[in-house]
Amino acid sequence: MDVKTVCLGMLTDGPASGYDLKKQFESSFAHFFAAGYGSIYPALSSLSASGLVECEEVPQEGKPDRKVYEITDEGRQFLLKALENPSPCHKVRSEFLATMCFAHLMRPEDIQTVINNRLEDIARYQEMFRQFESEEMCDWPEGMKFVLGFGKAIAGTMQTYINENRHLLADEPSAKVATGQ
Amino acid sequence: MDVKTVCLGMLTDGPASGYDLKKQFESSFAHFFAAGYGSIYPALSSLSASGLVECEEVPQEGKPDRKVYEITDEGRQFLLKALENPSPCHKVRSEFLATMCFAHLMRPEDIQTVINNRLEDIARYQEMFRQFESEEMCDWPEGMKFVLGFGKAIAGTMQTYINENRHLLADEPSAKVATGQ
DNA sequence: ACTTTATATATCGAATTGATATTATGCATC
DNA sequence: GATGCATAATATCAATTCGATATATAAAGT
Repeated sequence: MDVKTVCLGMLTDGPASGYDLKKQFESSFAHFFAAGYGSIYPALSSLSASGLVECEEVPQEGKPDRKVYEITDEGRQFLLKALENPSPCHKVRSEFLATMCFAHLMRPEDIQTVINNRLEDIARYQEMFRQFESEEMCDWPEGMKFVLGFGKAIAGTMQTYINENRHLLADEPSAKVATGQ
Repeated sequence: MDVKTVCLGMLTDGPASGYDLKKQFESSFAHFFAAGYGSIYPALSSLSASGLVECEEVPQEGKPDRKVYEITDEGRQFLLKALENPSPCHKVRSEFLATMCFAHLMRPEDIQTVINNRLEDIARYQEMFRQFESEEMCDWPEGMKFVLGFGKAIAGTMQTYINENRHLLADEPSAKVATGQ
């Protein structure tokens, strides 16, 4: 399941441009599948070349033509086949955790900064989840609700874990001594 | 913080070969920063070319020479600079969640299979975390313990969330009707 | 006897990232 | 009335990373 396939999936919801898809990658998909223009536009070109989507160019004034893509029957078939993969993976690439692995090489104040920034990032996601819940979520398919709930649950756990364990990393010597005996 | 920098960090623990580092990427780092030979060997070559590590070739019988890399003072300085990034990112790329977004296009039995496989994967991680806790963890730096605890907490949340919400995706029609009235 | 696992390196095409470029409108702000 | 920023929209490119494959041997399990 690469960017191409996810774009194809998004297009089952109706025709859209690369720009439209990017907005979806930045909002509802952001917490588990981010993609930039450098992935999206080549993906759409390739899908178009394989006949899995069709492109209609809509002229506009002042702006570049809008290229609106629509999934074809062949594209739908291809997507269904792709969804049959019984073991889709779930990968994390965390520079944050990698940094924390080497916390013993860092200055305590820098550790604190990194942690605070991470907490802010998490808070931003939580705000987003809250917004989704209050607005548009009613007409989303169940799968989408499941995925959003998943993200929300993980964000909550990360927040709690970091708050409850940050002292392990940035222990003032006094605290260490006090706990030691 | 790319693969190069993480390799450099791992080498602060003592000299090691690419093969050794790969084992670490497969065990204690697997849940948040996986890397394959295709990334590790070029990373070590590049680090060597920049003088951030030094390479000693150790001849062996039957097997290729072991190339043991050791971090240099310049490498240590470079690592400390890299660790000063105040906002290291934390990214997820989940083909599992992407698949679940399109669950309404899938057959219920396929959804079940995907979920069961994901739960097995999580269980494998949990087994790994348990092993780490019982064995070697005592002499790890605090940062490493923090990171392992983080992974364990996330795995637990994923497991619970999936078990408590899988019915949303694979509702037999009967259950739906029963709940509906 | 056969197959898998472990030791060890290396490479290559394909996919992805992150940054940058282009062009135009509209909306604040100074 | 000018300057700058956000939004709309596409596109490209170098650098990085992924996943698979190749090579070679020994040990250990079936």
